[in-house]
Amino acid sequence: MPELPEVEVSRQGISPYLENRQLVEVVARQRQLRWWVPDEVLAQLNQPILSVTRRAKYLLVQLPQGDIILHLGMSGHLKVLAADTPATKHDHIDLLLDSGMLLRLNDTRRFGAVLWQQKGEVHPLLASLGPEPLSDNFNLAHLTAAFAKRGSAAKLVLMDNHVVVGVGNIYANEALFKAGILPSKPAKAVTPPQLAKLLPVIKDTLAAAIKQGGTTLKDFSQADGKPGYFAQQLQVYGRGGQPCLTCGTVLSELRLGQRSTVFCPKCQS
DNA sequence: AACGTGCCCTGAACGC
DNA sequence: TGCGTTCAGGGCACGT
Repeated sequence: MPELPEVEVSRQGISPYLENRQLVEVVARQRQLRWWVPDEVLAQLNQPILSVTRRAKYLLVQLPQGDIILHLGMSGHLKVLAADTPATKHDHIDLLLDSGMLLRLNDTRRFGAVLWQQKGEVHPLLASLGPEPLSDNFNLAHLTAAFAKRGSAAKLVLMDNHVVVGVGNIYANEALFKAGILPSKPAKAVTPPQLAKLLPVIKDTLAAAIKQGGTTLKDFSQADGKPGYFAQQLQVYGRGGQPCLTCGTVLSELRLGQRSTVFCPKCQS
C-alpha cells in the first residue's frame, strides 16, 4: 500500500513527464472510486500542467484553473506510458499529454480518488489536515500538545491525520518500535523522553524511505510497481510471532482501530 | 471534542 | 477441485 514515501516517490517520478506539458485529453473508465470528479469537470481540463505537488498522500496536478487531486488509496499506482499502450484491468483514468505519453492510474481495490479543486480554493478533504511530517511544523511542541490531550492508544493518535499526515500503519508500527513506545499506551501517558525520540524517528524513517524509493525513479515509465523502500528491513510490521530483531523476545500482535499492530513487549513500554 | 465502529473494494490465502 | 470465509488497509461518516 502506498504510504507517504511511495506517494512522494511517485510524484518525483511523474513530475518530469508532466510539468510544462499540455493536458490534451482525459480518458475515464472506472468512475466508481472512493471519490470521483464530475465528467463536466474532466472535459475542461485541457490546460498546461504547471507542476505536480503533494499534500499528505494526495498528489496535486496543478493547472492554471485549479488542481487535479489524485489519491492512490491502498492499491493504486501511477505509470507514465506511451499514449497507445492498451489499458488493462483496473486502469481507471488516463491523462493524455501532448508529448505522446500518458499518466495512468491503476487501482485494484478502488480506495483511491480523483478530485478537483478550483484555483484559490482548498478541497474540504485537504482543509483540516495536520502538518507534513517532514516539515518544521511537525515539531516536538506540536507532537507533545497533540498527545497530551488524547487518552486513546498512541498508535491511533499517530495515525490521526489531524495530528500528522502520512504516517500509515506500517510506519506507525515501525516508528513506535524504534522509539520504544507501546502502541496501546495511552497517548497522554507517553513520556517526554519517549516523544523526543519518536519525533526524529518518524522524520528519519520517512526521509530514508523516500531516498531509497528514489532508486526506482529512472525506471518509472516501466511497469515497475514495486516501491523501492520496501527493500528496507521492517523491524516489526508483518513479523508477529517472530523474534524481536533487537532482543529475541517473541513479537506480540493485536488489533488497534481494526489495524494489525505488532510490537516487542520487552523493548517497548 | 473525543472516541469507537462500519464501510468501501479486490484478490490472495486459508479452511472444510 | 471448488466452494466459502477471512484478511489487508486509508480515511470518511456516523453514533455515542
